[in-house]
Amino acid sequence: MKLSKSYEPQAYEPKIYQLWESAKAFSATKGKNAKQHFSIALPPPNANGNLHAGHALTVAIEDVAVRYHRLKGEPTVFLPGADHAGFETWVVFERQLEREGKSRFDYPREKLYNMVWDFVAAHRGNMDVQLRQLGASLDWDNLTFTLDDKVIDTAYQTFQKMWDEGLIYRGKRLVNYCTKHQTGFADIEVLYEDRTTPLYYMKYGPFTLATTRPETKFGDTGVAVHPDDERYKQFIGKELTIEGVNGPFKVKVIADELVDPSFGTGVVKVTPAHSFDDFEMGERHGLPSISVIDLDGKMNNKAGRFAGMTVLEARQAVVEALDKINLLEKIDTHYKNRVGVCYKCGTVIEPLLLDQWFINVKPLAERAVKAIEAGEIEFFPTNKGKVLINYLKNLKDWNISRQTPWGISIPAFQNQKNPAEWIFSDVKNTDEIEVNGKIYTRDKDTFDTWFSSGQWPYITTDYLPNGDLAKFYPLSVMETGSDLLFPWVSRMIMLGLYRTGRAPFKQVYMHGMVLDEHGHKMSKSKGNVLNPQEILSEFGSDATRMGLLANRSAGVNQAYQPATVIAARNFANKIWNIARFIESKLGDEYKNRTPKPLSIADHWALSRINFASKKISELLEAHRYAEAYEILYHTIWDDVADWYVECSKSELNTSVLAYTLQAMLTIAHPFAPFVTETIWQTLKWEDGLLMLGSWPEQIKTDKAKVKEFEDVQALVSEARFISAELGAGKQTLIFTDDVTILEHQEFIKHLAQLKGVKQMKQGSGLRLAAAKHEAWLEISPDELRKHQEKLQERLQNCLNNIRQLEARLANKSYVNNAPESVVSQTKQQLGEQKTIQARLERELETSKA
RNA sequence: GGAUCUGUAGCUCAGUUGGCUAGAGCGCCACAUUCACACUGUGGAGGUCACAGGUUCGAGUCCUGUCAGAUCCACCA
Repeated sequence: MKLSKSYEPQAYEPKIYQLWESAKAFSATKGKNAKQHFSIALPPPNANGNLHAGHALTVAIEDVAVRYHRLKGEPTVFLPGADHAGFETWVVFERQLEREGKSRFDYPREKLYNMVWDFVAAHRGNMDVQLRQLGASLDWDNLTFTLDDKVIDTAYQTFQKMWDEGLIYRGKRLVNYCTKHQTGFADIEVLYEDRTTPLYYMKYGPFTLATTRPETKFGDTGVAVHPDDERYKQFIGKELTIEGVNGPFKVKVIADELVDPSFGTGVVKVTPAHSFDDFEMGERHGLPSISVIDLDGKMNNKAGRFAGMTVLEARQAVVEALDKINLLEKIDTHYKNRVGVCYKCGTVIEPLLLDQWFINVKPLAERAVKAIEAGEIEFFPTNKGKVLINYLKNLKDWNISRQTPWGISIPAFQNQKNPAEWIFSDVKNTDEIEVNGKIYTRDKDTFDTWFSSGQWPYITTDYLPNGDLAKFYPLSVMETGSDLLFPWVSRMIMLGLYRTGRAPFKQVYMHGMVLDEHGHKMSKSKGNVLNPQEILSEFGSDATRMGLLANRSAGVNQAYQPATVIAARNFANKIWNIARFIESKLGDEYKNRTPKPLSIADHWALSRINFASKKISELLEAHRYAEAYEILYHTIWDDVADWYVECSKSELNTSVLAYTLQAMLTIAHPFAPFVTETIWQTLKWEDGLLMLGSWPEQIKTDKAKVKEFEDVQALVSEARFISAELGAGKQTLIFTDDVTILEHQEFIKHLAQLKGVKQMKQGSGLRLAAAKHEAWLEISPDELRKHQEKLQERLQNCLNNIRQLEARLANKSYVNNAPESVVSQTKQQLGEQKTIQARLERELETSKA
């Protein structure tokens, strides 16, 4: 097959992916090495979105790992998923309803659910197409959608188990509530903004106190001071009647550590129904809770004449009313605080009292901490484990109720006659059930997405029903972005341990964010979002993958660098052209043979492949992807292309050349699957798929010959260096009785770009300072004299090196304490430097003469 | 308030358990040119590893402190 001059990804990538897919190459492999399994589940992207740069990085890392382990012969599977993205999707859907002049309250729950389902189907994103473009070797037959029956079933079973074991409770608790989207959020989902909020000082019985929320005054049931605050000690425990804008009301004075005596006047009003701290204090001191704000964000009838106003309207009106009756003392307009807002619409989050389902996380979190501390899960980078432990130790009970209809409905049913009675039922398609003659209605809420996603590892591997993929649980690695450590990874660990008794994965690898080219976070509002599609179509899949991986380490946010993608594109092209050269040298009738190294170059080339194969293995297993890529890059570009391919032009050994090509394609395959498989398919003597091939074993090489080649390399480098320094066209190399140079003069001439190589009785011209081989460049005495200064400079350098090395060896502590290998290396270096010194000195003699 | 991370070449960043003269890509300078590749080859310049102490035969790497930047968690009445 004739290959075009440069690699054109677009021409091959779709065909190659098709080839893999139709060959069922993505199915879980059986593997030769059946002892060790390797499994990764792709963090499920939004089913109706497109991939962003972070997804591309995820795929790049995970697919490298997966393809590597597959080549290693381990039974391997890479499990795809798609996320219904409950809240995100819901927001988009509701916006459309709004445009049509409708609202969710116009439809029954089930109807609404079906409408969203259709909406999602009609707005399917390209994420599966894009995953294919990225070359992800996903087992598509085992894709899990987050609303699949098996997900719902598992979520229900887990809920029931917790219900039965008393880990689930229903409670009126303060919930972060968005009054626009009319749903509660977990603490972790609330976004905070720094704002300047007026701080109102008002008279409050015998006190003056400062508040940003005068409108919640109608819900006040207490007033709090610090227990040690001498100013107010006399009032503690008393019940006071307070003059208010709607007439007098009663509050109890309590003492609580939570109060900061230095803030404002050191007195704070307590509104348990609308502030998290106040709720806590209310619980501690037995204060009643009075809700004064409704779910729509308006004041309710507890606010008297302010009922029906929005919170902000009421605030204004209450302040004016306070002022009128001289209860307002002053307004501090410079007070800065942080306000929780909805991460979708920016509406201020109201803490509201709602009936919600909670999980008592304490036993789950404790178990997770124990598992992490015991090293059952390894973290990359390691500090993420510490951060997670810190988080788990301070975790509060988990509110799993959401008021978004697009999700898994909670399998709890309420007795219509007795609202306090709830029962569990796993029926799916009805909202009303009859049990023992009583009618129960389904809770209209849905599960927090993380409750079901948190069970992903054992759901996707069908572990609990013991399906075909069950042996792949626990997953080998959970690879995802750092931002998901708390919401997702923590949940998976807790729920995995709870349901299966085992940590759901052995390792956690967290990548940092892909920032824009200037190091800023990408965001839609800034308009700096990078579309991976554009990179893919311009540079190809392999370049995109390698470009994202390069120079990147675990957990660190890093800017997207077009230069690295370009470098990776060039690298793919280099691989392509090495293949073109080698295939042309092998000819059509070449039959696959085991490599038979003959020349020193053959032995050296094989040693480089051996090294790369081993080193890349080690690095990949340690999740050091960027370093593994760097080794690959330099082995192929420097060693194979720049040295061995060049040597092959004068000394050809087809068996080693063919092996080098195949081994090189194999070790490059995890990183650059498309170009390597494309080339592999052109090899006439191979009929399988490269992606199902096997990782190169170590080939025996002759160490002495490898060393001999390295010495020739040093000579060639020296000749090149001096040639460049002389800058006057090509030189002739002279040698006397050096067998190696005699034997390899063809490729020495070629590699060093010499005019010729001559053997003479006696050396003359410019003596080269290579340690192992003695040779001269043939130049006139005149030129040599001009070159004296440079020689002097180099001699000086050499002497400096010698001085340093000698000083090190003269140090007894160094010789005694440093490892033998380090010391002997130093000695060897000293020897080499001395040889060079001698040559340079003699050279200076002659040039002076 | 608590925690974590970062500071290395002009730019973006690698640099595992301390061990050669600190690396890569891009950029820069010089040279080469039909024989796999200009998405090329060869050579080169460029660094007080933020700063100050300490441990060590030896520190970019470990410890303490300082400065600068980022992120997360809690709280903000």
